[in-house]
Amino acid sequence: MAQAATTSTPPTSPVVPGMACQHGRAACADCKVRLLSVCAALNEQELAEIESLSQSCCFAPRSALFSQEQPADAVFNVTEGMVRLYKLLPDGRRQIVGFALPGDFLGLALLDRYGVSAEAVTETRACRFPRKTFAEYVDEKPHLLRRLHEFAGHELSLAQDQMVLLGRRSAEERIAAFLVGLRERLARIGQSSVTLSLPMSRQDIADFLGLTIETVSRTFTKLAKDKVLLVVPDGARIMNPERLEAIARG
Amino acid sequence: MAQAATTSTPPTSPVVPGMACQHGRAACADCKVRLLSVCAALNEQELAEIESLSQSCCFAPRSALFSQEQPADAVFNVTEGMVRLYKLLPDGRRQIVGFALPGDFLGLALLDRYGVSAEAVTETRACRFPRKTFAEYVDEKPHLLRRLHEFAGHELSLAQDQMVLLGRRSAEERIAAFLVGLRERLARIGQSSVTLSLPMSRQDIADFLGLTIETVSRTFTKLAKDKVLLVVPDGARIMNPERLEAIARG
DNA sequence: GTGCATGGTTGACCTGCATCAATGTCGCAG
DNA sequence: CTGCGACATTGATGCAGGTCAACCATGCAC
Repeated sequence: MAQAATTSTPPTSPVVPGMACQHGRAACADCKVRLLSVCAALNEQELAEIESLSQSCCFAPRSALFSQEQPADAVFNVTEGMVRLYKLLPDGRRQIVGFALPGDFLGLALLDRYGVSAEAVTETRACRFPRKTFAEYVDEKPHLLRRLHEFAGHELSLAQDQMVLLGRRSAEERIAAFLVGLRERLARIGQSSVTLSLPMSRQDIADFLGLTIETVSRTFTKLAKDKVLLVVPDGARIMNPERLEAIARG
Repeated sequence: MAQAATTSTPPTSPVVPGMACQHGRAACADCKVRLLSVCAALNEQELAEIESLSQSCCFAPRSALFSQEQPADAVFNVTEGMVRLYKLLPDGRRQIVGFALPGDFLGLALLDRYGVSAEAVTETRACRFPRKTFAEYVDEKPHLLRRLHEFAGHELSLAQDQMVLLGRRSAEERIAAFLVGLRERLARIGQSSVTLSLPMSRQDIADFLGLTIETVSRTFTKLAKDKVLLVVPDGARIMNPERLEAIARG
């Protein structure tokens, strides 16, 4: 369980090996609440209030935050690491519907049951808000609810973009769009670096893009041959951003 | 502009030919506001209030309710007919992200710009709420906002299901899931009938399922050969619901 | 009636990606 | 060190679904 961590962000706040824990454990006490995404809608006092509602918690790679169809008893705000969100078909086929990064909310729809399963990709930290407490707090703060609703709208928009990708685009376009999108998201949360880190496995990428690991691998190789990017262990160095973006937008 | 209408629901409230109009026109005066989906969250007085904020309006087949990237100046609640929601790629490839039926909301995210384009499939009626007015009203009714938020969560869930379909399922499974899903939605709004009406074109179905018209057509033929359904003009008669559902769930 | 446009079906063929299989690499256990 | 398991790459082959093309049915204009 405790092993040298392959962190998603080597330079910033490396995860200490052996800290893997579940919510409420003592080792989590120092996790900092970072309500990155909604803080704009809250003043200092409210931020402190909502912070007091949360428990910090950590997840080792591969551990589940929650599973599809489970009663949705908590909302999460990822503060560090990466989470994959996926659905399974009865025969085991998997579709990853998204990767959550620091600042992202999970379970925000406040529905009775989780619609997807969530699993830590890397060592991950998150704030956990018991759903009831969170819902009660939100119900008293319309401007916060309004902001959450805008968030949901934004997520829906991303899901629709992904539908275009899955329904109408070639393998190369999918890979390019994936890399460009990930780079933009990392940049937005201040994690841009020379090499784009790809902590998820080829299988994860394939299951996100509706491809197979072999096609993902071959496409990376092809893009490398075309001098668009350079595949490195756990990441990629984008050599020709313009070209990559051109492929990404179709 | 005015032509004999191919209605989505032949038996119930046929659309009178020649009534095609844009919002605000006199011919729309008799459109009834049906806030099917949210009315559970509103009492009689509130229902009257919100009704007074809306204009009824009609759309002829192929006419646009709004376009992607346009300023989102209105929210719509479809009351009759069918609307396709889609995104276009620069080269013209189209992905339909959903079909809106009576009771469905459009533009509910209350974002600044529409994320998709919306076009009437059949003669369509809708309630139009100016966005500013709607947003102001909603901001004063937290329980309504809460309900809208749940709605958005439900839509996100549907979008994720569609991602699974587009990323991981065969043509036959897509068609089956599409028919089963449509039948369930029609049943929920009381439009179930012996033959499932399919007012949208083959191209629409193809662009929704990430296929080509030829594959859609062939798959219908195959399902007909297998005695699962019977394709009729503008619709399908499901002969073997159990089998169809089995295919649909994978 | 003819001519034309639109939409759907069917067949023949092609190809992009999946499948199957072999091989390489790394990290870890013993 | 050897052996093993997880993961990635690469090649050979297959096939589901795309592409191209012919054809038919319907509806409308004239």
